[in-house]
Amino acid sequence: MQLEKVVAYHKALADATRVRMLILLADGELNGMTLAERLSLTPATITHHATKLREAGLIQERRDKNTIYFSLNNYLLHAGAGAAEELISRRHSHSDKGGQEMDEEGQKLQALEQEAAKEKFRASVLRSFIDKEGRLKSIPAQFKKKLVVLEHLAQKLEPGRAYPEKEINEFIVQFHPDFATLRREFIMQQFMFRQKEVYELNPVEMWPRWTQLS
Amino acid sequence: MQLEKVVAYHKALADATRVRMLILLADGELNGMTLAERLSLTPATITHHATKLREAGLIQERRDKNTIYFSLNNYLLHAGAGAAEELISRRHSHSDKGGQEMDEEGQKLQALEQEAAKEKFRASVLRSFIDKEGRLKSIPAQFKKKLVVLEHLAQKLEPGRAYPEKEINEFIVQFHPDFATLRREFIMQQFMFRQKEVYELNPVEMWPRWTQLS
DNA sequence: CAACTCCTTAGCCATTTATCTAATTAGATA
DNA sequence: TATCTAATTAGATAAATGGCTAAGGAGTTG
Repeated sequence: MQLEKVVAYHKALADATRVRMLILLADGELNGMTLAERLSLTPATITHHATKLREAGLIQERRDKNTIYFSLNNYLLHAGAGAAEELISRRHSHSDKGGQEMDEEGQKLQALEQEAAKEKFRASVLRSFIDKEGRLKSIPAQFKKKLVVLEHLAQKLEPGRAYPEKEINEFIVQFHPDFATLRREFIMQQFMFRQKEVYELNPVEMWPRWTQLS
Repeated sequence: MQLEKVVAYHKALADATRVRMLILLADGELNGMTLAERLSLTPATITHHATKLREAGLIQERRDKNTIYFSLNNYLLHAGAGAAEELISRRHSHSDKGGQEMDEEGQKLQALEQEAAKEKFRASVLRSFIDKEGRLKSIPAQFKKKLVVLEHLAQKLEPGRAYPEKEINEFIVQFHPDFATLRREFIMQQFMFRQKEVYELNPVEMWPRWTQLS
């Protein structure tokens, strides 16, 4: 029952304090004490909320000496690579004409949630199509899901390296027997290009962005 | 502080019972008693949750004699007009090979949330750019927001009716003084077409779909 | 190892909330 | 009008949750 996970995710965002934390983190990582100050809460309370955000996969943390820095989950920030990223990430210009467009905060939230939704879709598709051994259970029929899976596999290839057809086939067979179809898909969907008999990964910028489909 | 609204929205989805209700409703409208039975809860409890879902704008209701039918918010269903709609709406084929693709439930949720996210974006943009009198405060610079606003205005025009340039100008001026720019945008963004000096609304299918932009 | 810093855990309290039962309202129908 | 049906409201209760304080790590630095 992955209903649980959905509910858990929304529970994580169903508290003003936690959302405020995310908004603060959208400007860059912060340590616990700072968060506590900014929100006028005790460090204990921050820990409490950080735990929930972490469980929902929304934040990450790293330790530097005694200090623990919290930040938004990397995937949420980099997965989209879309316009949303601009909104969320690192902007320090808090000076505007203070008029209408004042709800920058809302925009960030917007973006945050869009990213989270995408990531959840991605996770859900991979859960459905990839088994524990990492093998592809089947090739998704739905276009968007297919892209998710292809992207997933493409990420395992070395950028810049030239793969002879034989190697590509071997690579694919690790995950699915139908190497011919998948190899063709890699080309058709622009994950790779082919020169003579040699395959090479396209730069990530050329990969299709399933996040932009309905 | 529209943080409140965001939190309220997530609170609405932060309960398993409510999410189950939405899943049930995704197959079509249901009345309170039926929901109560299906979920093994009392009618009172259904009312309780329905109230929250309604406040979050996720469901609608209509009355027929003594019975009140709940359904997913129309906008959520029709706004997208995208693939998401397929997923959500009315599917009665619950027979599959029961294997991997078993989490249809998850897919619906997925879709639901995507739609809700879009609608929230739309609402947020309109809140920013439309004043209480319904006038346009300014023309959004961001493309996606601009589309939202144009769509909003275009909806107020009569489909199939031919508007002489003079009338279009008058129409637009009701909302914003810069009728020239907006009129041009309507054409450029394919909301309308022009024959000679006469403007007419394009069929909705031709309108741009901002929901598909990152 | 002693002292310091930052974070987490444990335990407590107040508030919110999911659910129920029982009483009430809204509307249809006889 | 009396009665029936479906939904809502009121009130109670138990559970979950946000916040605090105080004590306990974990890791650094003298």
